[in-house]
Amino acid sequence: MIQKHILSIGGLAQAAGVNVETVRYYQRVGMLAQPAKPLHGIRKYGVGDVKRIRFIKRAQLLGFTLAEVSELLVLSNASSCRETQDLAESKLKSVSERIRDLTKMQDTLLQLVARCNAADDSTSCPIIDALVGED
Amino acid sequence: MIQKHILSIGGLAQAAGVNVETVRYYQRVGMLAQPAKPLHGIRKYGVGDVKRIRFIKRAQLLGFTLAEVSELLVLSNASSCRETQDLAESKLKSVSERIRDLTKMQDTLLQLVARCNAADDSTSCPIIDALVGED
DNA sequence: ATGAAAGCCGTACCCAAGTACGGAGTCAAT
DNA sequence: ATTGACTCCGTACTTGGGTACGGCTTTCAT
Repeated sequence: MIQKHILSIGGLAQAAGVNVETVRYYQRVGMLAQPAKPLHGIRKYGVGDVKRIRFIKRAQLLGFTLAEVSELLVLSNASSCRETQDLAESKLKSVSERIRDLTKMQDTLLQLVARCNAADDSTSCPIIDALVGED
Repeated sequence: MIQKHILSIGGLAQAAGVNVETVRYYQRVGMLAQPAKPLHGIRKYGVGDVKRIRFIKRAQLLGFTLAEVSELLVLSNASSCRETQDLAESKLKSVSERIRDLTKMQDTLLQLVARCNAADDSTSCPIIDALVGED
């Protein structure tokens, strides 16, 4: 199905492990070039496109939004390590913050569940009580 | 501004610490009752409404979506501790999973940033290299 | 009594990251 | 030559949790 260097959009999508619609979406938002089309023909894609999509997907796995990935793509051309590092560090910060928030939730949930297990009086639920508040 | 038990929608919003539009939104999605209106007059809200909104906001802070909060609100009437606990435990699970995912990202980002700091050769950026792949 | 501030109501818009739809054209195999 | 699969293209829809707009009425303070 995958001819060496000349892929259809479907072949590209398959090679990159994404949906065809996703490819088209990346084109719409300007993250992926749309190759010229031979006037009522079918557009052809190359290995560079596959790599680009893989780059995007890897960056997403690190928590970068598509807007940020777009920046990274620009930086990857300039190979500007300084700015790339800045981006990574600010992402690191927001990821860490998110982890802190979630850990607070986790702690609270753990406590509440534990309180449920401890409570024998079925007159009220400690979780509901906590949500109702009126401390 | 806040008369004892009869609040306008603005008073309610203020008392509960949310936007007026949020109150209207909760009504739209059926989480908050819309009090009867005296035919071309102004709807009146009570303390129960304030409590309900506070309940919603507390539950959100624990990571529950509004759909889940709706369930919790039903359960709070039934005071069904068993089901409430189930909900909390499944939320706990998803929160923990999210933390695990984010921690992986954090680790990777930390490594990459460290590699940037270690590298002196400005010919390439370790972060970009990692995203490009072709290991 | 008059003008600003709220309330009412329906509708539309925002973000992110796609997914879905539908009509038309094109390509390859049988 | 017809079927079936794929492409092209524009547009609209999805989820979640609201926010914003705009025209109209009602209420409150002066």
